Amino acid sequence: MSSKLLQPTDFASTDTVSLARELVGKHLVCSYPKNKRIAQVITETEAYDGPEDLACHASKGRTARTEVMFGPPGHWYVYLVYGMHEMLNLVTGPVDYPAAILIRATSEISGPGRLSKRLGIDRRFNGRPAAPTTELHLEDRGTSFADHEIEATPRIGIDYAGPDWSQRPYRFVAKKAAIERVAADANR
DNA sequence: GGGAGGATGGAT
DNA sequence: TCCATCCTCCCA
Repeated sequence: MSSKLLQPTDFASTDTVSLARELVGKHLVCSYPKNKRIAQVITETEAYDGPEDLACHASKGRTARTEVMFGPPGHWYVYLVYGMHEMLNLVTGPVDYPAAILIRATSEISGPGRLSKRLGIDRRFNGRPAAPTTELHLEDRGTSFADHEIEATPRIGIDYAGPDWSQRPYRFVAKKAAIERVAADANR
């Protein structure tokens, strides 16, 4: 099967929500020694879109933590939440446009905290480029989900962002049946 | 320097 | 429903 290596510049669009939708179905590829080589299909994402988005960390301004989100696209933004879970995000949009996509699950791992733990991802990855030559990158291996196979829902755990932002359908989840279909295709 | 709260997940 | 656990950010 053909595999297209995704470059940081592929995430330069300011249309964070569309990018989040498109990221579902792409492969997350880890190639560092600890895990040998692992490639899993991304099945759930959330968009955090710019300074106006009250659920986006960058809406509170530019700080040491959020600095990476203001940087160039296609870089990893990894932070700790609840004192124990590392969240893996991909920075999107041009420089000075603070936006990112939270990768919440793959076909084999449910939950953003578990995902990073299982793959050995922590804040050491913060600020690194998601380039094909690095230890953690993205590939398009031809997997695709039809629109009806992906559900758009409000994001998780951000009620503090107020009724407008907390209810926007910025979370994209592949349906269970679709994930099983993709898994079956992969075993052929 | 102190304190409140958080883009979760596992146990109860 | 509870809470482990600690970083981030605001306020003093």
